[in-house]
Amino acid sequence: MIAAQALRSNSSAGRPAASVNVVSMKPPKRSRRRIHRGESLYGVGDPFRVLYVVRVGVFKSFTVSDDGLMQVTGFPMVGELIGLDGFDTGLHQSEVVALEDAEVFVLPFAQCEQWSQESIHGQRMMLRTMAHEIVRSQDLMIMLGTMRAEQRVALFLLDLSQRYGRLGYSQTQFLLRMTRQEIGSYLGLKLETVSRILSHFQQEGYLQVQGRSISLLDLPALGQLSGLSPDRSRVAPESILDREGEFVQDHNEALRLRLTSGDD
Amino acid sequence: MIAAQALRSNSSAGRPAASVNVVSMKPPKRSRRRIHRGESLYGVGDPFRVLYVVRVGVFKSFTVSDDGLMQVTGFPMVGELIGLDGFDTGLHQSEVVALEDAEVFVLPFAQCEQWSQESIHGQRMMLRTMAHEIVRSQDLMIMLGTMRAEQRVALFLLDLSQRYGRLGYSQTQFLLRMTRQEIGSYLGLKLETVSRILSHFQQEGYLQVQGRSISLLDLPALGQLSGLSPDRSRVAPESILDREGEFVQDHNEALRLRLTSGDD
DNA sequence: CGGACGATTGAGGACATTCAATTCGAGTGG
DNA sequence: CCACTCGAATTGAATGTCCTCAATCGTCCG
Repeated sequence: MIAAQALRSNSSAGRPAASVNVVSMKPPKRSRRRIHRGESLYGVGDPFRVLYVVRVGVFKSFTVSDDGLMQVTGFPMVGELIGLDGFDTGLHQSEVVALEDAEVFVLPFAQCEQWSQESIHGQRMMLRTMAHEIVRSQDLMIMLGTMRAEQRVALFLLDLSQRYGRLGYSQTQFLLRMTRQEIGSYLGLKLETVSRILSHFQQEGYLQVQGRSISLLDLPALGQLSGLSPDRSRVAPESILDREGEFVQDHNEALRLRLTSGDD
Repeated sequence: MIAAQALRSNSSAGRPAASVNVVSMKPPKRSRRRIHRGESLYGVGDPFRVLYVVRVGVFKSFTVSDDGLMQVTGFPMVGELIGLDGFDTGLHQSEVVALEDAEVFVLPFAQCEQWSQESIHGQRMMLRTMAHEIVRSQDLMIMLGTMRAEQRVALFLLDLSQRYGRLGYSQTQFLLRMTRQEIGSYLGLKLETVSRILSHFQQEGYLQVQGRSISLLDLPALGQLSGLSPDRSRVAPESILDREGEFVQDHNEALRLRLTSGDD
């Protein structure tokens, strides 16, 4: 009954590099790229050549429909993958902008394909990463399709909380890197609605908000509002890259087990 | 300028296996499965072992949230792939039900992985199919997040029209295999709203509707309402399976052409 | 300090939902 | 063959949620 956890984080990140061991013959380090606040990683129609993994910072990805409407599709954070939207057609279908000064690993897609060919593990990482993106989209669709404004905002906050937590930051206090409008676009709401609901939550004592800084005071209450079951915390797949920017080569027992014997 | 660079690099990559032709030893035919109207292909929580490709019929896929709310995520038709939602976690995240008597190819996922390993073409098919699913989700998200009811319904009808057309059926006359409620769920609307809008469209002369049978009378008008630019037709990737249920091994200049010169 | 952008808050209105009453259609059994 | 039933679809009226418009305030940066 999981489904309703509408915001499975697209994160991975945060893994202690314990069991990771990198191949003997090291390929060159992935190149990095610095992005300034407000700068664009790529835009709609740009040719697809590389994937990115966030190293520092928070981004927003969004699409623009034919008639100019904008829809934010995600807020990729540290450890998360960016760029898959270009693979299908060879041209990027969305735009990605840094919400703060940031840095990414740059992965020529050809390398990913090669990696995927050379190792079963690499193949699974690639496929799984993409599959995860599909599931994440479905969750977002549930939210946009069936939930009310309060529920959406609560869910959004809890998702952020979880992701920050996984990165080792506070789960209850953080800065929103995005504007109300961007939040609204992501949630299918108008910025005023988002603002109103945040104020309302504050009035109820669920949280404290001042501009971009948020402090969650009553996680259980928010959880209840969001309508998700307390237990579940679906784990995102580990990142394709380790902290050094190398492909994660390790053969994770857990993963293999689940995939091969995998029925429950 | 296109995906080309990244995608084209097949030749000397990891595999000496020539460019194609692992075909010589043909694997056995894919098994098939018949599904009766209303029957379920799989449910939430079922273990993920196989993928399906629709051979006959129309399905609906949907997720159920903790509180019982349903969100339809798609209406897979002939030639389309079903089941990827289970790959990420190893358990299916959604349920798929036949809206009419149907038949599917059953593909053990292990075979897909193998196929993906053996041929560069297979790998690309797999990845591209998944990438396409991601893009499709994003489109749906735009719809759910930013569009008004009329726009959604118009878009839905045009999408159906296009898909039926591609299958060789009439683009302007077809039977809706799903109820108003299911359409509504898919579009993030209530069934009454869908019904009202269809009636309204009929009143305006855009279409004729009687129960499940629809006849589109003014495609341009619907296109305008939907907010699509006139040319815009997002092309789905060819199916993973051919009509016989065999993996599509190569053939085609078509794909390569599109990938290499594909932008313009 | 001033300007620009983001955020808050209020009032009124639009659009979709909810509730409710029929109608239609297919399938069943007398 | 015709009533009967059940689910689906249509349509109306009232309600509610969220949006639009607008004014104000706050904050960040020049």
